Amino acid sequence: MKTDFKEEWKHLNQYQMEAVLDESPACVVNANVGSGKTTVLIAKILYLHYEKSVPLEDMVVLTFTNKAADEIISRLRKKEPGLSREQVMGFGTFHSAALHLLKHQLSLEQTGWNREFTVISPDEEADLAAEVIAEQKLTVRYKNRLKKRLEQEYPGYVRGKESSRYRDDLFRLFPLLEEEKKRQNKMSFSDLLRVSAVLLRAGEWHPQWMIVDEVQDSDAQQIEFLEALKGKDTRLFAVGDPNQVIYSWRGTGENMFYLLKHRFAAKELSLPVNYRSSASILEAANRFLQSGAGIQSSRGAGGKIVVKNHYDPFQEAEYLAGRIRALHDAGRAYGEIAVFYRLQKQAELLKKVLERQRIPCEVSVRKTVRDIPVLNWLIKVLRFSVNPADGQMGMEALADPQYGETRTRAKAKKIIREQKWDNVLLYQRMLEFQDQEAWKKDTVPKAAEIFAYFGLREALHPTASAYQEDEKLVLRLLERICGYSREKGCGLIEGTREFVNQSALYGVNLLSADRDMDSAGIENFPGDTVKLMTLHASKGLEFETVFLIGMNQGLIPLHSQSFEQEEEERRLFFVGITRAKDELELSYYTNPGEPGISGEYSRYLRMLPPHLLEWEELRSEGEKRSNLQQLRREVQEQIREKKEQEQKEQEPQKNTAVKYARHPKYGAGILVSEDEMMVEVEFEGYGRKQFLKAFGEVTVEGE
DNA sequence: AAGATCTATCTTTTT
DNA sequence: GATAGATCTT
Repeated sequence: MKTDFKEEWKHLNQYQMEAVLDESPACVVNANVGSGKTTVLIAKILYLHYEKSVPLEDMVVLTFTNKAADEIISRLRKKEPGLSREQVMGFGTFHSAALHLLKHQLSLEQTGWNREFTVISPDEEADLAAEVIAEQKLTVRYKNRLKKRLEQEYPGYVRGKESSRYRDDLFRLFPLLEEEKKRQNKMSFSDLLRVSAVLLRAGEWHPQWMIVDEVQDSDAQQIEFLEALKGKDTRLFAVGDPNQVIYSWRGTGENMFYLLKHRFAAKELSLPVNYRSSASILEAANRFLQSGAGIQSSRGAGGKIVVKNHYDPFQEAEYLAGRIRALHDAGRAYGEIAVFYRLQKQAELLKKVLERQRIPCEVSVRKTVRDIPVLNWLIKVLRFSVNPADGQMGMEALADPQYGETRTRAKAKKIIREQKWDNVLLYQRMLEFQDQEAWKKDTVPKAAEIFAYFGLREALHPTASAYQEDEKLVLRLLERICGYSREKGCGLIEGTREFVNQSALYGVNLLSADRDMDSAGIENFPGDTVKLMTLHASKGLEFETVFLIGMNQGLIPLHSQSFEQEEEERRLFFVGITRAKDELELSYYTNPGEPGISGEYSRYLRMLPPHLLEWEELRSEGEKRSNLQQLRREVQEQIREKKEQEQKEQEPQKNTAVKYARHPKYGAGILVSEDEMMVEVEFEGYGRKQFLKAFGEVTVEGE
């Protein structure tokens, strides 16, 4: 099937066209905000594919986040519905591309890992490191910050630095940790990129084209991966915006856009025309542009930018509820309205008030299987089943305080070390999982069969109050794994292995179907709701109406200690206001009610051209005010209660050492909660029971 | 075991 | 520039 390109591309402007047609060995496109970056990327891929007959399989299309990868694939699929999964194998994040190469393209033989490896998250790597430290009796300082230290100091170690800045055993840990990861056949995120780069340099495989999105967000390791991926005839096409670097505090060094350009001696093109925002909004945004000649507008002036002053965050929220309702009544969809703020904690009050006023709204938070305890445990079980070398995982699956065998960590470790599996059904089933002949083939069982195989009914404790819900969640996840395996035609065991690896890299969004099959709509929240999010989370999105709240000195920009950070705050504000298509409203409060935040408005407001702004003071009438007072009390009470509850929920989890209790009739059980009066204990086969301490029937023991 | 000293965190969060 | 937490010192 051949697309008519004249028809297809007549909507591209000359700059976009030039980028699409460019065939330099390396080209970086400096894409201004809202300039049709993704459109160009898609057009480029289609152009190469249909006009230049480059098979999609010979392109590697790399993004920084999964969300971006999903969007590209789904937009491509809209143009080309017949797109198969195999064709877009090389499309994804740097990490998923590396994973794919290691699994299918490169030969791992000499690395110490083998093809059945599983991927571990930074948390899991830190856990493993802690084990190694304990076993080898290493002295490593600041163990509570181990995860961070591993991440921060590893590059120094690789570059051949002598020792850690704290003069401890951390640099001795690194090689030992690597040994252990090889022994357990597990790779960390950075291993994926590092090892695949090493193998790629040996020249085994190179694509015809490397296409990179949001290149300003990549880090040194990712640039290195690109260099390794590039063969003699590989061409590079990268798109990015140096003005939208808002994550450099995460370790992304200085402007990667120009670094990449320099490293690949790339030609630089630009996309100067913005198609999103009104001219007024763009004129404001231009004041905050840090590099480039300025954004060209393609739309009319639009209304002024409204600046509002509120008494405090509460009244601001009240006002927003009313304003949003009015907008909605005037025909604006809730989904086209967003409220941005600098700090996550500003969301709570806002959400409460909006909900109270019956405004449908959603706070942007990513929920994955890891946030749901029972699924987090199930993933551990599956990870060990699919990779029995992973003793760490096996131990954690057996030692979970809530699910399964609920043994102590020491006992679980012993079982695994001695491989004593008589009497431990779950352990036995995990070990034998890979030997199930039927599941090796392409026959995929029903979720219920796997449920029964692992004895999950017992493991989830049928008497527990959460059982119904847990069972449903577990079956749903198993169902998805079956579906995934079936679709791949690879049998359950291989399918499960791939699934757990993916879940380490993507997290699993439970609400959505398979990401490759139905990715439209994942990136946004479903339904017509007002979106509440941090400025950081707003990147890449657009809305007709944007409210940016808390424009107070000390909040926007947030108190920052260095010049670089101050620059980043400015870019963050730039990103925020350029999300708005038609209406932008900025507000601050005279009474922030938080120490460190002043009642003065942000100096950023003074940096905007005055003729674009419309200042409005808001005064509250007496009657409305008394109404407010009561609402305020109620909402504050609710928030306080919620906080207390959260604290309660967290406490037992923090207490990782499981406490056991003994009762003359019910035997040994697990301590659920305890206060001055009562103890609550969960007994196998009896469920949860509460006892008065005064009766003294129950004795609580340590480990 | 108390007291002194060092270190990171204030915020944002992806793979 | 204050504070919590870990570690070192005595």
